[in-house]
Amino acid sequence: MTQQADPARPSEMAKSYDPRATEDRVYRFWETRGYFKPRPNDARPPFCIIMPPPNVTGELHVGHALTDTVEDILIRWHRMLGDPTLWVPGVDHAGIATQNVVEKQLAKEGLTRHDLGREEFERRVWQWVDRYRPIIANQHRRLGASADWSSEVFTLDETPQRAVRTLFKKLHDDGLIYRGERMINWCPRCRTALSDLEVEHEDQPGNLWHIRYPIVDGHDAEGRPHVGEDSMVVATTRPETFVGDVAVAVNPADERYRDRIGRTVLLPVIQREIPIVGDEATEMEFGTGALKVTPGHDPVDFEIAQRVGLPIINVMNLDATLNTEAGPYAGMDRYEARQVILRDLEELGYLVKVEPHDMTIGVCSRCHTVVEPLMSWQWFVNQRALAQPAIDAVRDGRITFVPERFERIYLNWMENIRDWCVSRQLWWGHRIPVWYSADDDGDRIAVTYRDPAAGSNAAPITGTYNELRAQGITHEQILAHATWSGVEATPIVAIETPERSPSGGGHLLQENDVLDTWFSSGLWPLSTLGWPDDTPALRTWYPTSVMETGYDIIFLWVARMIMLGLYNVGQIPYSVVYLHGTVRNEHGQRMSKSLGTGIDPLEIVEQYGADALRYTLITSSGPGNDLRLSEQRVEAGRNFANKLWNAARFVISMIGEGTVRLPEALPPAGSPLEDRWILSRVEGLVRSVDEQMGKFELGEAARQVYEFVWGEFADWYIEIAKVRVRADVPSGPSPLPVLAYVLERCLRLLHPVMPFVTEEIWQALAAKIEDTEPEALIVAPYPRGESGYADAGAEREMALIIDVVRAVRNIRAEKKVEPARFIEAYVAADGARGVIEAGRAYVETLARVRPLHVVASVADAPRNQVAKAVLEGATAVVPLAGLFDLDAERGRLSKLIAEAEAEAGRIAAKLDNAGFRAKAPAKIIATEEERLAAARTRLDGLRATLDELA
RNA sequence: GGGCGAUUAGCUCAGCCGGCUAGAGCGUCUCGCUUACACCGAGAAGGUCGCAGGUUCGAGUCCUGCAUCGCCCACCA
Repeated sequence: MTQQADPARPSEMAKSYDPRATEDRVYRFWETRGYFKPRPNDARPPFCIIMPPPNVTGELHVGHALTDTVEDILIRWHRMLGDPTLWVPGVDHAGIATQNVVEKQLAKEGLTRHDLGREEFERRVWQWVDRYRPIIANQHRRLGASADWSSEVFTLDETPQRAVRTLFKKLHDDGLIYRGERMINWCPRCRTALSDLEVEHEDQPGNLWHIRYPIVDGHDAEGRPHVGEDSMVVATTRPETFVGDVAVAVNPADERYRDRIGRTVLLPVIQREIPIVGDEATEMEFGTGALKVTPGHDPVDFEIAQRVGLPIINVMNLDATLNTEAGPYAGMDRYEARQVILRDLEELGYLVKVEPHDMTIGVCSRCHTVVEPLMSWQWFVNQRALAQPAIDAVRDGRITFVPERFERIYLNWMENIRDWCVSRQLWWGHRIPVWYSADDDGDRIAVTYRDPAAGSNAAPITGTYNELRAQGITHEQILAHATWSGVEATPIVAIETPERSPSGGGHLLQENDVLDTWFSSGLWPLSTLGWPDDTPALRTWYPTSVMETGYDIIFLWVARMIMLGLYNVGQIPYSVVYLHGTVRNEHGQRMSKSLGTGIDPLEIVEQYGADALRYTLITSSGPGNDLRLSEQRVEAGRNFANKLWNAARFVISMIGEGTVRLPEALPPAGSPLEDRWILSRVEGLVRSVDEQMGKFELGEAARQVYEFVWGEFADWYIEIAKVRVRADVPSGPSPLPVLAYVLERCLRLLHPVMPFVTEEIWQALAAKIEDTEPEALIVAPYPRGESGYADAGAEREMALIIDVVRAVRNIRAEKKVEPARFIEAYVAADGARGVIEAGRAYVETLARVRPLHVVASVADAPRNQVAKAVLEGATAVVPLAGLFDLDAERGRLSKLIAEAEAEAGRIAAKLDNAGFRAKAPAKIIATEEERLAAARTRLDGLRATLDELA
């Protein structure tokens, strides 16, 4: 690659890192070079992540940025480890959510989807999709996501469509999907059934109304009931449903009501006679102990009705207005009806009491409308049969969760799983692959036909298919302008859209409903890789490696992928489920567009750079925990990128026009202490990062690199290197190879977290290094700790030099020595004289000491008007002359002595404890003994110093 | 009603198998434009790790109970 043609190589390094001048260019460099595509490597296991597909509903929010960050870190890490690595991006059609946003858009034009008709409406939604898909993909790119864009999938693409139909057919053939009339959650605003998981529960203050139902004491000649004084009082939170009551239930064990079981009551207003029944589900302590049974609108009541054998009355229309069963209340909205009914009951003397009662109500997770439980014909998937293998897979450890605790949550849900209502009365989504034959079942298909010429207010024509045809309405007109229900007809289930029914008829009506979005999502690890076809991709990448997503969709998504993966191909979809938390804003609020509490990730990228955002997201919290995104932290991330940039700028400018050769072998024993030290430290860092990454402790790994780069490499090694390259220092080996080597290691370690700045620097640095192996950092091997540079002795010795520098600096600051002024100092270090002597030049420069006297013992240093710092292995003595303040020095020493005494006392107490000596590991005891000795030495030194002051 | 998580410096959080003299960033204070970086450097102050018990030689870390906040699950109308 030539220098001019290389889009990733900056011509010169600016004074500070500018993400805006870098990120797009570097991303294009990676993408055009094809680095995001998997590279074959037989020696390594494949690594694959299927990206959770964001909804096409709009732009990405910070939660997606967290997903991208975590996944991209894992992907980049594995790519650098040499694994064949694939990250599959995708987008979700998000049935109900997308339909809602497009309907909202239509509403602004004064239109409903019914004004457009199904086909035209779908066209509108596709326009929306076409607009947002590229926006979303571009946002991923801005965040640095190294996904293989050539493999991007949309949930309504051809293959996922076929996957959905294939699964549906298989479930149907196995008897695991069925059509039935069940009690479901109905959203009156979205006008569709919902699964249990799409209902959110909210606590709300409400009332418990006590209503009196008179007991029937006889009938007249025509059989009309007659009531007396006696009555039953029921307690309810939903008085408006009394029109649908079919019984009053009491607990059979309830002495108060036992003898009333078998009698009947008369519903006020409605004048319907209903029985008093006994059922154990009735709580004696609650309310009056008598329960009005409304099986059409309450799941508990429904079960009672099933047990006792009661009819079911549906009193509600699909828009939550009362229907004709409600008599005088027909046509009223449910809440309006509540008020009117309460007023009537009160006027008629049937309302006995009202008491406040808090309750939990279900609301639609998409629009927050109160959900209505009602009986409805829907398609259901039997979950029990699918659940067992999915339970086993987690129990036996084939699938593990990070963090572990989510395993129990998953299992608990799986073990109590209930059937899944999968049909949705929407227009946007995977249409259920079921057809009805009008030729064979024309009398059993109920059709509602809206004549487009008649205007939208005209009443629809209803009847069976055959009846409508008899009225001259054509099959094509029905297809275009009608809805139908084939609950009594025979379903024809097929993968390919059938042309004819089994009996040969050509008039087919496909099921109106679409499938729950999560039905196709549950197939995602399979359908993205080509299933139901047996593709090379499927064989290579399935089962995938890690499923990384938010813990909030364990049931909605993760559980279903596991069930369906095992059901379809008998294999788990992935072996690790890594769950991240919810991103909140600085005030701990959930991100919400409607509340205006959302944060646009691209605005942060624009201002601080993608690397800063990524670093912040990954270090702000641990796996599974929520995090608050604060701008200050992003700023810190930005500063870190800049720090790295400038450290690199220094190294590169030092190399100048020439090039440098990296150290090839262990540093020889004679090489400078600081070289052996930093090489040992970087080796330790590499090992630790490797370990943390392996445990999915990505944030901890990033923090460790940060600490190293800033606190050790920049603060100490670079500062020392400056001294070394200056002319006034005795000549020795150049620090350049070590500088370049350590920087290069850091860039590799950090690349998964901060890909842009590291690649940009690396390209510049690589040009200065002889025999650079890979052509880009993104594909450079990730360090794993095999350099052999570990050197505990060097680390100990260097720690002493750092201690001495710090001690002198501390004294200088406390005594207010002018920063620029050089002062004389002594270091007494009997055993470590050589070490200090070797580091003399660094201590002198870094602590601004000149001259530095290295002596054997404190006795060889001045005693009067000096400040002393007693360190482990050395004592620093700083003569202060005019700056010396006896009282202040006494105070300073007394405080240090007190601290040292406390510490020595604590350790001594521990060591004196017989139990500790008997039971603690020898290594710990030895450490404690060393620490005690050190503390005592320090204490002695400090005491002696104080005594001398007297 | 059941379960889970959080509670550590003024703020936001680390502290992963118990050995800590409890860390970081931001903020605060005192200095300093020293030719990589003021998106910086040097130094400092600041915490009885929510409360109460317990296990242990040793507990921020494990156990029990409680409190506060948050979340999830759940058919008491």
